[in-house]
Amino acid sequence: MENSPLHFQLESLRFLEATDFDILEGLFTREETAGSGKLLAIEGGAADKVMVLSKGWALRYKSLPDGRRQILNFLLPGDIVGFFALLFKTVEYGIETLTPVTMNSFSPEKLLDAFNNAPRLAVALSWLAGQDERQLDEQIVRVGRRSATERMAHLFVELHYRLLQAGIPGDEAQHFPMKQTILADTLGMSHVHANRSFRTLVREGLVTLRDGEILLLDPDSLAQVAGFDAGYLEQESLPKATESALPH
Amino acid sequence: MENSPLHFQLESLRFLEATDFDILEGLFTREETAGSGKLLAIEGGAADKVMVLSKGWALRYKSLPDGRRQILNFLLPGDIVGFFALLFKTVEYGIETLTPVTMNSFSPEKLLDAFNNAPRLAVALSWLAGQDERQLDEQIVRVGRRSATERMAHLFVELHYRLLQAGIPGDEAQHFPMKQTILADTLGMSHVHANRSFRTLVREGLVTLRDGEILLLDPDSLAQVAGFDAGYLEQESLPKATESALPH
DNA sequence: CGCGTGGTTGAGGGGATTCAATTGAGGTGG
DNA sequence: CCACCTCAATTGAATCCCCTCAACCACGCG
Repeated sequence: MENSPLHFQLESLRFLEATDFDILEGLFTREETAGSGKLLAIEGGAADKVMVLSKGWALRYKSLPDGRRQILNFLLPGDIVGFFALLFKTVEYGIETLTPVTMNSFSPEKLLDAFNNAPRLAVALSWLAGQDERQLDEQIVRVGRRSATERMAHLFVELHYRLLQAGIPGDEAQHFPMKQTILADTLGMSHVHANRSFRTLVREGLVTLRDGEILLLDPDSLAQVAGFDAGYLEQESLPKATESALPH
Repeated sequence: MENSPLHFQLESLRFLEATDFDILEGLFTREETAGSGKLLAIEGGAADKVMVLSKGWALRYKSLPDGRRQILNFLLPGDIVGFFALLFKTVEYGIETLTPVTMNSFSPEKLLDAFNNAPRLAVALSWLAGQDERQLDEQIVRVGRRSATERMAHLFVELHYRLLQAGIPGDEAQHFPMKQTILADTLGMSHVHANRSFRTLVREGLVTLRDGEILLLDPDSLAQVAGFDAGYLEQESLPKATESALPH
């Protein structure tokens, strides 16, 4: 647990104390696992818990009645899943595992308790939710205003960056366990065009396909191609005004 | 204040008590106004407060170095602006008013205070943030997986629906004070194509241009064209499990 | 009354889509 | 051990949606 991606991320915030981490431990129920290709949430269903992914990949998506599907974001180790879901009667999105995953969950009671009794922890969890929202913003820009190749390169760099931030070792953080259809549904294009865009990146030696996984060969050049600006992923300590407004 | 759009929305939640509303009042500093076309936040700047819009329209956007711009969402009366911004050193988006606006703001201290001392209010504000995130999700679907005309119709219906939810009278909720360039930057298309899509909707009698504003003529048919499903905007009371976990 | 902003439309080109066909890697059952 | 099936990747061809360039108009304003 001490080495979990969540811990790793929260420590980079540098303002949680040992007691906060203890409380965090206490929040979790037992660890759960799920195989790959499993549904962790279905569109229109109800949420009864909040989860934290500690291992594996999943994705969050919405689908249209005619079968079109849009992937909203990727869920990586250390990510909170369904932070707001407890506040709504139905979940509007689906969640599907891309690999086998392990996760912890906490119940509504425990979570609300923590918000009342551990303000610093509450801020830390909100901060994670805020990170999430920043990533959604960037996904909108990506899909709305970037060309197909840019989109793909940009997504690759983001995923790589996020994996590193979760404490995943560098080489593992360059392997992405996704099919090209997933890419297409993420980037808002057809799978045929996803393949063509992918191939151009391959031709330029930036990326390749190995053992059914996508492998980044040159993250720096990819960032170049993508016009990637990591600002929205930066994990800094809290601004002073907020920091000083916190109890303790 | 009692008739403000924020109040109107929170009351539809049906679980805040009179004392919560009192505390909410206490959070606000004086009311502020700004003219149209003014910047309320600049990309890369710092946030020092959270705002609630009580009148007027604004928009939140990100821009790329080469001048491309993507509008992330519209800010309407009753919306919270920058809920998470206090947790980050820099704001990654810009905010620009579309019309003259009036708003209230609260400081970090007051907001954090409220989260510690008024759990039900904290949940209500989080719920608003959750609403926001649902809208971002839908914006991703809109831009990623809908055709140009669908996109536009869908946006129109969402805005109409949200205005009604904010307590704006029906006829006023059909007037949108935006130029077609704004539409283009929201929907991820060129302004020329935004115009062509718009003209298509005009030809079908669903919408028109009046006094420099967009005027909805037939929201129901627009919803039809858009394949609009209001699920993601539904304002229901909290799920039971969460409700019962709340103090009091 | 000249200028800027916003809307509108035509023409031409290019990026992306759909339809289709082929290949290869696994997995399964006989 | 191989025929057979499925899933994923790949590529060609035709088409179409959307983009850029460009021109023109309407309107409001200093």
